[in-house]
Amino acid sequence: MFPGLITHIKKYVDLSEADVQLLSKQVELLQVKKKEMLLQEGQVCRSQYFVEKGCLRLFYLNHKGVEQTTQFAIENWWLSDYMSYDLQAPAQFSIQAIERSEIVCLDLAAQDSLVRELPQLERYFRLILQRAYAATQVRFRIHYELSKEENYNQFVSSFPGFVQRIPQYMLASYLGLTPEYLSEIRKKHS
Amino acid sequence: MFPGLITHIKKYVDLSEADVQLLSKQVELLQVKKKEMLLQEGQVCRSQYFVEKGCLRLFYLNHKGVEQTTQFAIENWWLSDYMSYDLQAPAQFSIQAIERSEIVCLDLAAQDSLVRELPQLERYFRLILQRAYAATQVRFRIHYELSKEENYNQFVSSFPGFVQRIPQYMLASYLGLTPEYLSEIRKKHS
DNA sequence: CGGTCTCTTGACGGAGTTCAAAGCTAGTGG
DNA sequence: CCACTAGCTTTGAACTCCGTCAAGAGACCG
Repeated sequence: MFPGLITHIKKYVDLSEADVQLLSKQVELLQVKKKEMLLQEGQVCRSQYFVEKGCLRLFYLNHKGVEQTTQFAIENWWLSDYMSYDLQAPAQFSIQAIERSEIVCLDLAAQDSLVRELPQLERYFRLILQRAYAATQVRFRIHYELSKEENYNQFVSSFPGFVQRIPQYMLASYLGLTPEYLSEIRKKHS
Repeated sequence: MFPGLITHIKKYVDLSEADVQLLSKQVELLQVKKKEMLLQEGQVCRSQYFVEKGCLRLFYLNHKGVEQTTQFAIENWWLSDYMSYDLQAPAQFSIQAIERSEIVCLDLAAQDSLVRELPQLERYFRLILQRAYAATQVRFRIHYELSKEENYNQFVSSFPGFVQRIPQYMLASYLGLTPEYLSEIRKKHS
């Protein structure tokens, strides 16, 4: 059903066959089409999403009405609007599939009973959140340190192949620059 | 010893008197002076730090040799170089007290045995990491959305009184602008 | 009170944005 | 499977926010 998630969990904690059965009852596998929305800004975010296959993005509508992408999630990453998920308050972000994707969906109530049934998952989620948080500390460092041009080059070499999977304007948005300027940078480096 | 931490934990999970005793054996209370360093860039980060009283900052030395502050931590916040802490690899950041502070220090091995003795702390750490991660998602949104000037105004009104506790140049650094430009902005708004 | 760190001021320069318009590409329906 | 169209990407010129540099004024600590 969702081999990626099982393998991922087993990297951090033990999981028996019986545990996998319990897990299967609490999560749902979604087949989503390109551009399909999993969460709309303003709604309450009821789930966390794990990418088995494909790619998601987190974005919001800025003051000019333009979509601003703030995060991508590829295979083996969890994504959610955590503030909305945590507080069950209206979301400040939308979540959308960039490609046709397979997504494991875990909602708040399910996660709650799941971590009670399988206490080692409490540990799993703690550890992956710690990793994710660590990654944002590094991301802030990069943001402060590099110029937009350097940031682009660093991104491209850090995630080879990924650039081909997403439209330029989304990458530009994520890197905090305009499509026009990104185009200029690309011209230089070719 | 550290009433702030106990109260903080009890907001998320139950904690008996006996539990508090166990906890006390695994953590250490540090009295640190203004400008005292808790972690030096390049060293392995062995602990997470909880601010009982005072204020810490996370920073690194940029390519020009200037200190770049990326995070502050005030009362009831945890702070660490999580990448270094997690992997026990050399830190990319330093941690320093901005004021005379009381800091609860929890190191990796202690945290490990602690969460085994008190499984509810596994949950506590998961929840506070989720909150912290949620906060960074919001912080990124602000970073993308606001101009430097707007960002400054937003920060001042979000944390009234805090601005007085730190030197201008640290705030400027955190907001990603120069002390000179911050000075100009402040002139406008007075 | 003296020296060092911090904050302010102003002139100048450049990285990156904005706007407008012309190519290009990919998804859609016939 | 092709043609059409909407949306994406590129180009270039003008502009602006903000950084850099240098110098002076203030503030804090020993």
